[in-house]
Amino acid sequence: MAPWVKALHCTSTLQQALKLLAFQSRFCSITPKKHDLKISPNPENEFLLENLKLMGVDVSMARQRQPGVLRKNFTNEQGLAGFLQSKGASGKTVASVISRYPRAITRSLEHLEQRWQLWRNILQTDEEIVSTLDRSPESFFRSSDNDNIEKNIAFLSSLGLNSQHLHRLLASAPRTFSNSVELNKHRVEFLENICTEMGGNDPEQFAKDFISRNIYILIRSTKRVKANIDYLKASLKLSDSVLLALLQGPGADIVDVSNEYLKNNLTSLQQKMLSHGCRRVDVKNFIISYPAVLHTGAATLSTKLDCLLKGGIPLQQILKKPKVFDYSVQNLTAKLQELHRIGYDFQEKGTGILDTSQKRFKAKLGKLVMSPNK
DNA sequence: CAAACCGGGATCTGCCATTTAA
DNA sequence: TTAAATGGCAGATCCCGGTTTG
Repeated sequence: MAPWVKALHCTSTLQQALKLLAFQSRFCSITPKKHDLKISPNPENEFLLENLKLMGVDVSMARQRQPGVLRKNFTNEQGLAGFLQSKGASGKTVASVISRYPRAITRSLEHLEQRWQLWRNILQTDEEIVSTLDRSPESFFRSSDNDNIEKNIAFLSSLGLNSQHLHRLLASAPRTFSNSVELNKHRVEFLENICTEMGGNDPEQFAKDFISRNIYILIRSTKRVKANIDYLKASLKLSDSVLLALLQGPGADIVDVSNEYLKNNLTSLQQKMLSHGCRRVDVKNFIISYPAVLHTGAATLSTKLDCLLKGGIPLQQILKKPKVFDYSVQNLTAKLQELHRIGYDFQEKGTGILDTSQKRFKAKLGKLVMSPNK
């Protein structure tokens, strides 16, 4: 539909009427004919553009993301800016938020106030909300449905998640709360079904445990999670009970990586271990004991393993203390160098010393130097 | 007492496609 | 028809220290 026709439909104010006139006089010297109207795009709101530029908004970024917003006649950028600044946000934050999620300027003050209160039910301070929103404006502004947020809070609470859980959820995975409550319910049911299908007897508890262990789970598609679970089960030949325990425990957060990534990491680790003389069952047991290892990309993991082997630690010993994989190659290299210098014997003393914070490591090292036989 | 266990903090958003609403 | 709302995707660990155990 041509813009002026549309305008006629909704012309109810003087401003719009004036805009229409300006538009027509710019593009149409005579009464326009149908066929040449189709090519005229809705113009952007020049006044709005100026306003945004003055606020420091990256207009071209905004245009690229949500072009429609820049064509709107009525927006609330000033209200939004005033509101956010009253909550402690800087002008820079406001500009950045609008640049990244322009639709934010279409929200009314009442709406913003209401939403803020909902978030404040969960996050304790305005600063926390500001920093979350600055990190992910989309999570805060994408939905205009405040009722839905309330329903989500009620729903998540009904699962037995307490205020600390909700806090972690909103601070770390804010998108959970802009999901429609139906989607969240669907995803929780999906988790409960997984439990039931695998012979678990308390699906509600399972879902709750799962969510508190993996706060990102509700922003993952069930398709992805299902594919990962199926893949783990098939490739490691896991029994239902082992898989269930894994998912309810330390394996909860490996299911949300992308399918390809999981597959790559697992096959590459398997290959590497097999090439070092491990059996398939060793690979399986290792992954069960420390599923987080699959979070590490194939290349990084391989480098890390080589670094440990080169440091003179037998593979069997490495596998017994998988937590060392938690640390970066740099961290491990530095520790290995120090230990090498004092002639530390891993065969005899194990690798536990690598799995500590810098502070504890230094303390331990100091004691070793003082009394080397300890 | 030291080692082992365990969980939390940081950060995990920003883009695209499809569906729905106006 | 346009814009809004919503769902889904790829991306790719490391470190610390409180508490429990031995």
